[in-house]
This record gives sequence, structure tokens and C-alpha cells, in this order.
Amino acid sequence: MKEKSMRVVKSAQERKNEILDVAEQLFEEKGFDNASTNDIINRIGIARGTLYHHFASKEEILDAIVERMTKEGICKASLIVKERNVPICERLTAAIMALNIKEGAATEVFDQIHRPQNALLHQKMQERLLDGVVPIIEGLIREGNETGLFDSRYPKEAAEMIMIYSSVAFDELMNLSNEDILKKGQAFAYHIEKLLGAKENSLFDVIMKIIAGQNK
Amino acid sequence: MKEKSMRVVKSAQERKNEILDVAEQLFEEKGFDNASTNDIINRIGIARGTLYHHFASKEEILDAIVERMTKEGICKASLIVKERNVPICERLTAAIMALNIKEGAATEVFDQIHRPQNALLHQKMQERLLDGVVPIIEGLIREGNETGLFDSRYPKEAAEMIMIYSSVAFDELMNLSNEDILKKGQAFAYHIEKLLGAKENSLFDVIMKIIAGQNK
DNA sequence: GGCTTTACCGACAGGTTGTCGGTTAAGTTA
DNA sequence: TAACTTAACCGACAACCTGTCGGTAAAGCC
Repeated sequence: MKEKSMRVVKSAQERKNEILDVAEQLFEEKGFDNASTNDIINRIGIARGTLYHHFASKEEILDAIVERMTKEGICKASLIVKERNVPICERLTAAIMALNIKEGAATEVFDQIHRPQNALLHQKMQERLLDGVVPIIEGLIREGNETGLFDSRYPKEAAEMIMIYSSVAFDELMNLSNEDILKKGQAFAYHIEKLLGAKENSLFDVIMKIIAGQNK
Repeated sequence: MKEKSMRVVKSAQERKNEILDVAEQLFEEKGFDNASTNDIINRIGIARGTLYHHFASKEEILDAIVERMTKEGICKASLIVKERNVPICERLTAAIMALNIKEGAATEVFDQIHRPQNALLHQKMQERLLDGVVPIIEGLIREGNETGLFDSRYPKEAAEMIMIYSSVAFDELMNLSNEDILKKGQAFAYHIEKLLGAKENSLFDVIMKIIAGQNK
């Protein structure tokens, strides 16, 4: 039954990615705590030592996954912000939503992410996204201040507040009915306007458009 | 060396509290992940079976601790709110701060709480505090709306935003310099005023007073 | 073709949580 | 007060887990 241990050698980078792919998949399926390093090595078909040759610990694997998952969102956000011909409000909403990467493959991750087994994953993702995106949003708010679109006395803290709220509140979106989601989105837009001292409805429409597109 | 296993019988309630006391203490010292059930039973001097006679799992112990720790804060908040002769602004700040129970014995817990080992504890505390305190704050905002003090179109979501932000942002307070803390507090007050449509400085002073008192 | 580097292997130590049959104390009933 | 029931308690044990380590084999270099 047991396969003979055919020795297959790959480049470190290739093997690392393979491990991360499988680990991510497994964390989605069973949660971080429940997925064991044995699960990982069995599914790939490598030995225990191989795994620990590439990663020092299970937590380091998690860190690498978080890194990989967040990098894309943060890059996207920082690109969007630089498009100075796009209206600030649109850039702002796009940047905020860049972390809610609900698109494509990552969907299942976000379903599992709040389960208690994934508290650590959740915390690390949030931390990293906050560190990465808050400065970007902050810059945007400052730009809006100069343009006269916004009037925010504490851009950094406002950015923090927006990002923290959206990362926690939009986590639990899937449990809500469609009208609840709508209301939550409206409230979010309304509050951001207040927070940034923006004109009423200056953000409302563009935010609602994105939220509507989200669950089509 | 090994003590003879003198059999001591206690009432279920008494024993449960004993377990929670020691577990809480241990979680403070080593973090939730690092503190083992063996640590708990050894420190108390009971057998493995005894522990699992009273609690079904390690996580159930954690839940009970979270329950115990948050109950006090939530009770306090709901009491404060009922004092209708106290100005709303003071009640609001007091209720918000009721979760930052930095007073007395709980101090060390909050130092340890952000360490990765405690992600689960952190998440559960936050969840429970949010569920408990948000409705209370919401009621207060509605009251403020009626009095004309506030002007909030979405009281529930505003309460959520305030609580989520304060529970995340004030977590990492100990790493900051005193002036940073001050600025963060000022920004917080400013933003709450904006969020609730309150008059400028109507909350500022009372919030700053509390924050100043916090790290004396 | 020899040498060094590095990916790889799998047994193993030392830890973990949760289970379970059996034991003893406390309470209840007769 | 003696028999019986309930509930707290015990400790060995199974079934995991993570991380280590000496050794093997492929790849790259001289």
C-alpha cells in the first residue's frame, strides 16, 4: 500500500511554494489548529525533515501564507492610489476594499477565517493589512484635505479607524441578509463621510456601487 | 518527592472556580497555547480526570474565563448607562472605557493578550465585549439623539464602529510614548464627536480626563 | 572524478489533549 | 445505621502533535 519513497528533488523556492499551496488549502479545509504538519507532508508526499528543512516551524508557514495573501491586496491598493486622474473618492473606496479580496480562490479562506481555530491567522492578517494599508489611506486623506474634498484633523487615526472597522465588520458579512448588508454599507459610507468631513453623499454612491457588485 | 495523592473532595462550583483561577493565572504567565492542562492540574494538585470531569475541553475553560472576565465590565457599563442624572457624554465615555478594565488584577492579562499565543483569547474577549457593550452604547446614542445632543442616523453601526476601534486601537497602548497616547486619545474624541454629530469638544474633555487618569 | 553543498529522509524524543474503567467520598433513603 | 445512589476524583493510556537529528542522495562546482 505504502508508496516507495521515490526521492524527488526540487529547488528550494519551488518546494516552499508547494508547501505553502498545500498548507493554505489545508488551513482552509480544517483551520490552522486542526491542520497538522503531518497532513501537509502526507498530502505532498514528503518527509517530516523536508518540511522543517524549509520552514523552522508551523507558525513560520502561517506567516509566509499571510505574507503571500496580503501582498497582492496591498500592492493593488498602493497602485490604485497613485492614479491621480481618478477621483479621490473612487480611489479611497477601491483602496479600502482592496483587502476584502473576496474574489476568486480566496473565497473559502474567508469563510473559515473566523472559526476559532483560525484566530491566529485572522489576527496576523489583520495586523499586516492594517500596517500596509493604513499609510496608503492616510496619504489619500491628506490629498483630499488639500483638494478641499475632506476636512480631517487626524488623517492617520481616521485611516486606522476606517480600516479597523471595515476589517472586522465586513468579516461577518456572510451571515447577514441582503438588506442588512445594504444597511451596513450605507451606514459605513455615511460614517466615513462624517469622519473625513466630506460632503454628504460624496462617498455614498461609489461605496454602494462596490458593495452591490460584491454579492452579485 | 512525589506527594501522596490525598483525596480532597470539593463542591463542583468550588472546584470549577479553583480551576479557572489557576488557569487564568497560567494563561497570564505563559499564554493560552503554551499553558497546558498538565500545568493546571499540577499546580492545583488534582488528577487529569478531575479536570475533565468539570470541563469538557481546554477551550471550554477558556470560554469560562472569558465569560468571567467580561461579565464584570459589561455589568458595570449597563449600570452606568442607567444613571439618567449623569450627563450623557460622561456615561458614554464611561461605558466605552468599561471594557478597558485595566484596573487591579487584570493588568497583566492585557499585557499578554496580544501575544500570538493568545489570539484565541483575544478574539473571544473582543467578540463577547462587542456583543455585550454595543447595544448599550447604541441605546445611549439614541438617547442623545432625542436630547438633541447627538445627531446619528445609524446608532447601531456607530456604536459598533466606536467599540471595534477602541477595542483594537487601545490594545496596543503600552508600546506607545505618552504623547502618542495623548494624540490618539484626542483623535479618538474628535472622531467620536464627528461620528455622532456631536458639538465640537462636547466629548473631548471628558474623554481626555479618563485617558489621562488611565496612566497615572 | 572528487568535493561540497543542499534537498531530502524517517526514526525518535518529549510533549499535548481527551478517554475510560475503577475508586472513594458524600448524600439519601429505608 | 446500614444499604444504596450519586458525583467527585484518580491515573494509566491511546492517539495524536511538533520539532530534532544523524544519515543519505542528488546537484553543482573545481
